[in-house]
Amino acid sequence: MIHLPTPTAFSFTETLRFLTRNEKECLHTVKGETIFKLLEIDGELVLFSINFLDSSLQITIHTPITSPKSSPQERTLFEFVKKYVQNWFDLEANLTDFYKTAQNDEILANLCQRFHGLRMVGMPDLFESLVWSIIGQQINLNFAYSLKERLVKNFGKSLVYNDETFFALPTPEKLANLSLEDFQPHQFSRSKAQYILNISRAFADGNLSQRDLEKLPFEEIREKLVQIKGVGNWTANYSMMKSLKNYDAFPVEDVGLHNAVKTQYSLEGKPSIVTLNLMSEKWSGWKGYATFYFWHSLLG
DNA sequence: TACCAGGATGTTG
DNA sequence: CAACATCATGGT
Repeated sequence: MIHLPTPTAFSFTETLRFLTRNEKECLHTVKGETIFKLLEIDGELVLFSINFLDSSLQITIHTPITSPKSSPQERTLFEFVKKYVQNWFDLEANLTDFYKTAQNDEILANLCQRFHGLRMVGMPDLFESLVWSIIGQQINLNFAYSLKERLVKNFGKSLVYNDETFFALPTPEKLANLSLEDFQPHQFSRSKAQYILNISRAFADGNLSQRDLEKLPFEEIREKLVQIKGVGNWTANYSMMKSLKNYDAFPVEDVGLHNAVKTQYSLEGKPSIVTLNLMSEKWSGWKGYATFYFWHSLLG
């Protein structure tokens, strides 16, 4: 059991609400108040679950640990999982600072009150956020979840535990060795399939790595990402906010954001990119976080 | 039926 | 450089 204290401003309820927003989600499972996640780490499957108790996240690893008890290897795995959850639920962000910034904008401040303690539910794995955002390009979320489900269940590894099957994201290496034809029966457009192959090969070949990327300043990261065919401004910023802790990354082209802003500000129509860029100046430093809060408002 | 979905790219004028 | 077509399907 791993014990992970949470900061004062942390809402497990809102986190769960986000995690259960779509029934087709297959990269994590929520059973009651318990979250299950399967990861493939260095070729090995690791299943763990998370509970919230006494202001702490309690993490339990369910797959057998091959290394001896209290060995360095075991400690490394524990540290990895702990770090993963810390990143996933963004426990280290300074929410107070975000809330202070939000005071510049009455509407956003209101959302901050409604969702107090909501931290960005991210994707600790950059490859995952890139794959997911490419899948999500241009199509509605429901269809995007269908495509993701097919990708994961057809090409990813799985594990059965207590009569339940859990799924892990296919590795870059696995996807890199596929061809366009492998995607066709699953109703990926050719371009979408090609884009996924592009990033998979970039990761598999070592041309792109999260470790190298996260050392770079904001604009250099964005430029590196946009160089990959299939990754535009929206995708790059989405991944930067969800995986690289760039809280000011701003996917201004996002249709969900447009709809949320239209509703929250009671606008006649959806805001233009120019308008939205102007509006976002009030959220400066936290544009990505503001975006996440606006998305959350779409859940009702 | 037409139009829009958590866009990006290639082509055309 | 801006406007437009294309993608592949589900929802409204």
